[in-house]
Amino acid sequence: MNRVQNIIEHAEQHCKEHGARLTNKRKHVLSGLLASEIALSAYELTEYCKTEFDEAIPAMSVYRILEFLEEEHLVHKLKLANKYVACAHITCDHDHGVQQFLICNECQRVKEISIDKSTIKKLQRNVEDAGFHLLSPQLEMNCLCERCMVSAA
Amino acid sequence: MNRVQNIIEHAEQHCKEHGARLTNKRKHVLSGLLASEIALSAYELTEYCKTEFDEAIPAMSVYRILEFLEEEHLVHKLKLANKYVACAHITCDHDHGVQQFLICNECQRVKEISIDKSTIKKLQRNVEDAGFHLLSPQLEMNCLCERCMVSAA
DNA sequence: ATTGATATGTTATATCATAACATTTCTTGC
DNA sequence: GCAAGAAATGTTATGATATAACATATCAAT
Repeated sequence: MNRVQNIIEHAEQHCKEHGARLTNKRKHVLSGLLASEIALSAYELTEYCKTEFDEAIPAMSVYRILEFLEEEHLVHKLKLANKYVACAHITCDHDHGVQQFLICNECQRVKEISIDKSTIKKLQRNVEDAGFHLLSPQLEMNCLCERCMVSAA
Repeated sequence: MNRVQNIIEHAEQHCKEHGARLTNKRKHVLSGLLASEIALSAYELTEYCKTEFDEAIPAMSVYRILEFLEEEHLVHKLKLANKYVACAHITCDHDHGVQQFLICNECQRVKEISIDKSTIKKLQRNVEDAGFHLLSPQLEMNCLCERCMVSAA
């Protein structure tokens, strides 16, 4: 079984555990994100399903499916890019805390990392000192990935 | 002279110093942002100019004006909100380093803060360790402002 | 006053996203 | 198996943000 299928199985199991249904269309959208190295838009995902599975899922449905997948913590929405990525930890059974997203401005490649707790704490304190409350330390950062750094040089 | 006019004067001086022109329309757009407590979209700014100055600046022009104001470091674009804010440091003559933006998810109020250098350094190291390069530590963070925290409680 | 540069206007269109309502598919109790 | 309700998906329309391409107007310097 290949990597994507394996993750899909995990995801399906995860959904079943609380009575959610990972339908075929939802699987297809998720597998589009899993197969992609870069973040994708809802419209790009309809394209993917069309070419890969010959299945015409309208954009409206893709948005709903993405919403479902987000609620299941299988997908993250990147507000900075208005695009979506699969969660990098679907097959981890342990809780994996809050993630940060490094988004390559050139190629949309995304890396999901964990910034150490103390740094996050300090950040949070800075924010509180300013009288604001950080809703979620799930930061998104404008970056360049390794490949694009090399090709830019 | 009121606060907004005072800042506009500073901005004009700043532009003049390197031969850039702060035209009336540019002033109007900038003053819209200066007068606002919250981040505004380009379309909201055309509205503002229409009602406040009875001047119909088409959205296309507002985008160009915002681009100009960004290049002059008079305005920041918030990618997280797809909106714009005036720089909080137009009247400071000293260099004020890299800023972070706290965006209230409820009311779009924005606070521009400076996170201490050591925290930024640590963040940057985390990113580099992941093989990415932080393009700019100008973070944007989803927050709740004081007022909205109170009214939510 | 002319000319070239800069700024702004106009029109069309791309892209991301949601609202409202209709239809299909699934599930569950009978 | 089937009826009824719930869940998922389809359809249509539209809103919001943004950019491209080209036309016109305004400014600045000679």
